[in-house]
Amino acid sequence: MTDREEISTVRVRPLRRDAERNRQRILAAAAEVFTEHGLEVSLDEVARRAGVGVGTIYRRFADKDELVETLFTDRIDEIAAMARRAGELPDPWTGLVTFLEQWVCLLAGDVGLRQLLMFATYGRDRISYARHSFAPLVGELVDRAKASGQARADLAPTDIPFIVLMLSTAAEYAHYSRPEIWRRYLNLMIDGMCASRPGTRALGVPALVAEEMESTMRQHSSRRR
Amino acid sequence: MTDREEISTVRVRPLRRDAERNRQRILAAAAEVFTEHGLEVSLDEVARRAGVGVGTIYRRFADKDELVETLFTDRIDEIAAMARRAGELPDPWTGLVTFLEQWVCLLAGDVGLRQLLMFATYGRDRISYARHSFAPLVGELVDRAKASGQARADLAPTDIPFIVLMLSTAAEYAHYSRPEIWRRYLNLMIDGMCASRPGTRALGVPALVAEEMESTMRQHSSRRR
Amino acid sequence: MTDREEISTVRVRPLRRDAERNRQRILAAAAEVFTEHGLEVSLDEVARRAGVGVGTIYRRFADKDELVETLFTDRIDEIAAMARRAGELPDPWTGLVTFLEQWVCLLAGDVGLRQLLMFATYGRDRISYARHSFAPLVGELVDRAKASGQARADLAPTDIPFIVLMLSTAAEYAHYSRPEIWRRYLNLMIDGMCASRPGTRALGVPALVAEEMESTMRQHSSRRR
Amino acid sequence: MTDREEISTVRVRPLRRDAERNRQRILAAAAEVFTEHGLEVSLDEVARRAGVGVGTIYRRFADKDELVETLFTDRIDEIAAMARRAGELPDPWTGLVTFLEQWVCLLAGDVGLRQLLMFATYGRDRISYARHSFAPLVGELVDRAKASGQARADLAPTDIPFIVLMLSTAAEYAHYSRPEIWRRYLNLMIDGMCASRPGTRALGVPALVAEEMESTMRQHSSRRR
DNA sequence: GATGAATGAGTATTCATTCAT
DNA sequence: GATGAATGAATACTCATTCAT
Repeated sequence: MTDREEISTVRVRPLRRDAERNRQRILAAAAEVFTEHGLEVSLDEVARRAGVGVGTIYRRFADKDELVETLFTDRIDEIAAMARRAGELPDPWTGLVTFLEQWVCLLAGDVGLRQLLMFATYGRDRISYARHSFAPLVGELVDRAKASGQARADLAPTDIPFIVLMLSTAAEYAHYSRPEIWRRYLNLMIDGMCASRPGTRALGVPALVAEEMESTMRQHSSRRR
Repeated sequence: MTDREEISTVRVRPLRRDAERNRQRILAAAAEVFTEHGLEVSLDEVARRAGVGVGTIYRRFADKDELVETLFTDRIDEIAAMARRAGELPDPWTGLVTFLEQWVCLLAGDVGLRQLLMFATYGRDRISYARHSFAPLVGELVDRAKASGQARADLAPTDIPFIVLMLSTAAEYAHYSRPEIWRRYLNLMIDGMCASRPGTRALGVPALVAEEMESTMRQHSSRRR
Repeated sequence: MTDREEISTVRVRPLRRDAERNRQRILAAAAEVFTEHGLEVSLDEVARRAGVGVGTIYRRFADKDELVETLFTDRIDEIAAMARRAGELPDPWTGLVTFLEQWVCLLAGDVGLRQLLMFATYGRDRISYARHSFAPLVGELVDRAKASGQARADLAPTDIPFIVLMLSTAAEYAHYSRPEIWRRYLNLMIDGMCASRPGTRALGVPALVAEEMESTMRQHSSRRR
Repeated sequence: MTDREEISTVRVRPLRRDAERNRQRILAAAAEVFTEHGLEVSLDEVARRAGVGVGTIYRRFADKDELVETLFTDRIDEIAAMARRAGELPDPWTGLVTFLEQWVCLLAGDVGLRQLLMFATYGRDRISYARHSFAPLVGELVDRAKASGQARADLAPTDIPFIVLMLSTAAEYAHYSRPEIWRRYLNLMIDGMCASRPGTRALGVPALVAEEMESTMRQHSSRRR
């Protein structure tokens, strides 16, 4: 087993202490600039901020995509954690709404994470994998809210990421003028999501099923760069 | 008055036949790639697709911005026209909803047009002017729908472009898998927008006033993604 | 004898009236912009100002060089005329000084003409020919001034164009701040040029002879563009 | 303190051996072409001659201006050094004349350096600073020569750069035919500059004061030839 | 292991010149 | 004869990625 294989598949030995420190520095610097300025920031800039040479980045990460992937896998895992915690709230509707809010909150102002979710150009398999991880959790939140009669019956699990995407777009758009504006539209959405009241419109188009959502995310790969 | 004369303010005579053909080829090629892949596509690529030299593009258009401008001014004017027609519908609510639907429909799948509306980076005066032109029209549609008691009282004119932005984001996202999915969320939104029914939530954050919307659009100028 | 030959060698028939008018317009426009902004101005710009198509310029002039050549041949002829008139002044020294002053005056502020004299890049044979035409006249002015005992004995005819070049350089340099400054250095030069007084230094390096001056002018051809 | 450290203000460690070698190659290639052909030579051409990729130039120098700056700062500093040394010569007149000669000698045949002094277009702060640095030194040389009664009373400090400009123009002009011809005109000038003798002409136009000289240099910024 | 030097294709834009209309 | 449309090589500068030190 060569050193390369360790890197690209599963590492068996832990990194040397200094190597690990550099890896963390890189991740921290990348997190900072990608969050603030988006994924177009050059790796030279990331290296500069991390206080390492750009070669060091390439030693730890095969390419820019892998760095992005690694970086955001954690954040996507964090989304799953939020979903889990929301699922433990006693009231199903509160759980769903809380999760929605927290997710958008995470994306609002995280330019890089939004780009990653919108444009699968960056990041690859592991992102896809991480995205999988919370899909069932979201499904559960939605199902519970529907079962309790609080969410409208035609709400689907895949609606949630779409709604988050939409709200975070509004957030980014108003980032410098009214960063909280997305809450206005979250409330609007929630009014639309809650159980049928007289006059509620049919949603018309069926939601995507999980597999479609998956492939939709992938199809953005051909864009950009 | 021909279409050509409208576009170039100083030109008095129509272009020569071959020049006009090339101009149309350029516009067609640009429309295609900007619509499909966004405004980052290079002019070399546009020229290649149009089957002309890049210099030919620069003969007809001062720079990339002007090409973009020329290409999209019509589409933005079309939005104003849609708003006007919607305002003439007998039912105010139908007018508002119809306009929303048409606007999103125009943006769905037009990557370039969305970028142009989101990022003032591209395009210049005429685009900016065109953007202005429909703001009051939208205001009227909203006001009428509220006056008729059909739209919720706290809906604001600037909510409309935000909603369109959000829906078109969903549309773009699902462009290759379910291009019509935005209609689902349009219906959801409409349910949220209609007049208060028992249990309606306050929107919490106030909407942007027109001037804020204006400056918000401008603040994206430095981005370019 | 083809039409081409007429153009490139000696035209036998006069131009049609309208063609001649266009030719004059082109020359006038070119004179204006080359004088004001130098020879880098594009032919499109010249054509625009002349109110003709750029193709018309190429119909009358083989290329940019020929236009420049034609344009400045006249001005160089004008220098010869000035030399002739100066030669008719009763006092030889006054004649020489007057000529110097007029020549510099012509060049000061004529950016194009200076470029042409400094950088033989532009313009070709006919310029060279025109330059020839006044060399003997200048020689005579210098000789007379020396013969009268007013100019220093080691002053040479080829010193004059060098002095003019130098003074016009000063003129161009101070064009926007003190356009007349060259007169200051003209006076300084004249003090240096006048007949030996006690303490006059030998000039050390011999002046160029006429043929050297000729080839010097040509050697600038390899520069620029 | 190495030469390298002087040049790049932030760099603490010397460049790697290979990098330094390339840097020197770039500087050598640039020096050669800028000196011979002027500052319009493209960086692609410089890179080609240096045997490196154009990116390598941009790794060492932020842009073309910085390369030019780096290249010519030393030469401009050398002028100040020459002025200083000339000021230490016992005879004031000899000091002034020596300085004049050395300065022109430096510029003669260095097309790039002349452009840099004539057109503030190229180079930036450090060049501008360097230009400043020798103005007072020149002033002193002139003042001493006047005080000693050797230079004419109406000679001004700003006359010196003008004279240098003029002489170096002559030098450049005769570069390939008689590169030393400028010495002839230097001697002529010196005869004009020395203290009034019977019949000396008034200079007529007042010299520029230091501030005017300054702004004159700046006004060439928009040219670029 | 770490560094940062080197690469070169890619971007928007200009202009002398040719040639179809 | 006149027009102006078309061309494309050239310019300064960027950045993901590779590889010598």
